[in-house]
Amino acid sequence: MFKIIKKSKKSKARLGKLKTKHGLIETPFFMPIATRGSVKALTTDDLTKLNSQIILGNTYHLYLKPGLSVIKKFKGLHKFVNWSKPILTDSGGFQVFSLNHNGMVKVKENGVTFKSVYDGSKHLFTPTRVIRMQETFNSDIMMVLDECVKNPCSKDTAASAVLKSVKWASKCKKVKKKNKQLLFCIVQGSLYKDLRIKCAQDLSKIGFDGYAIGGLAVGETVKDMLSVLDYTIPELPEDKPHYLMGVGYPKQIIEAVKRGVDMFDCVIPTREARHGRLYFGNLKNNSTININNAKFKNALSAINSKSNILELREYTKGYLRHLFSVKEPLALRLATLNNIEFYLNLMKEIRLAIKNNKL
RNA sequence: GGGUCGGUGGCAGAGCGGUCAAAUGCAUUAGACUGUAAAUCUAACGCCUUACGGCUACGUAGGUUCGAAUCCUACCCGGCCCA
Repeated sequence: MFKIIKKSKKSKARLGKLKTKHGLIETPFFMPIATRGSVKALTTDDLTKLNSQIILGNTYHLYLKPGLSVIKKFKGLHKFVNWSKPILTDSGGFQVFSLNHNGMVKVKENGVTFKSVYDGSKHLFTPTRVIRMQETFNSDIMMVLDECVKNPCSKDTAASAVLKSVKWASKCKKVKKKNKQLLFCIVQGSLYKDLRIKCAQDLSKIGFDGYAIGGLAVGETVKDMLSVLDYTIPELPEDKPHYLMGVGYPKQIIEAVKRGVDMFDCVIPTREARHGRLYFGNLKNNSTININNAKFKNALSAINSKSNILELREYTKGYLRHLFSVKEPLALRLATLNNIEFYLNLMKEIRLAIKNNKL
């Protein structure tokens, strides 16, 4: 399922191939986020042109809307969203906890109850249910249900979340159908070294197709985040993919790859695109601009002269700024195309750098 | 010509004697965004000053008052109605 092709001589970075139902993915890779079945502002054809290897969907949102019965009619997410390459679905654990605006989330032994953000209706997510849902989605990679704690978080709370997350992960594995869908677990433990290590070891003993590290990039310093990677990843099976959930900025991705991370997802490129922040450059030299800034009002230069996307080479920055200023939907599409292209190129360069022992 | 209503900051539009450099929205100018309820959120936004503070302002000119965007008078401008 996962094959390491090359290990960097310079760091713990690895180059690999992950085999899924819908094809091979070269690692390390980045997953554009299609929470509700769409990478906001893009079509799947756009994603194909951008060479996206995989996209990420979310159980929480897709379960609430359109609902499982619809996805079932379409025989899975792939047909529903018109994407034939791999899809990873998050379990919804993170959303249940992060969308807990009115304290309606209750963690129980067997799962977690919460109120829908759409209509306030009550729901229960259990390890079994979350797996069944993702089986209905027929996603290539399923995530286990985990309990996410806030940052900062007391050690007792973190310890109890770890205990529950491991137990739920084990249950997820047990109830999972014997099919070709991959199941990834999630290491929790906040910023407590012993908890992270224990969690990683316990999950490793159970055995999963891949290992995610969750509960990071939630307000801790980058230094703390990297330090968690430093002591957690060595406890995970080396021959399985490592996935750092929700991260991050280009620099953070690069640092994480050097520590042995193979997979990433993050809303940054898409969300910031919609807010006018554009990413440019390459692995070694990159920067951002805020296209809304007055200085771009008369900018005659192309949005991105080095882009492989025709529109980004032909439309100007001044025009893009105008589209943002008058709230034309085209602005979102152009900016998102630009940022996803940047992120996917970054990953491509990272792979090349590992191959050449330059990272 | 007569009557009537009104003229407020870039725009729209509150305020109708003090707590008003003046609500609110838009525009403008910046910033934030990390397993997406996010085309969202935050801040600044008369002039001078890092700030304290000072100065000039609610059509124009006078006046009443301790104090006026708010009251009075004249004038200018606009809408509507009548001739």
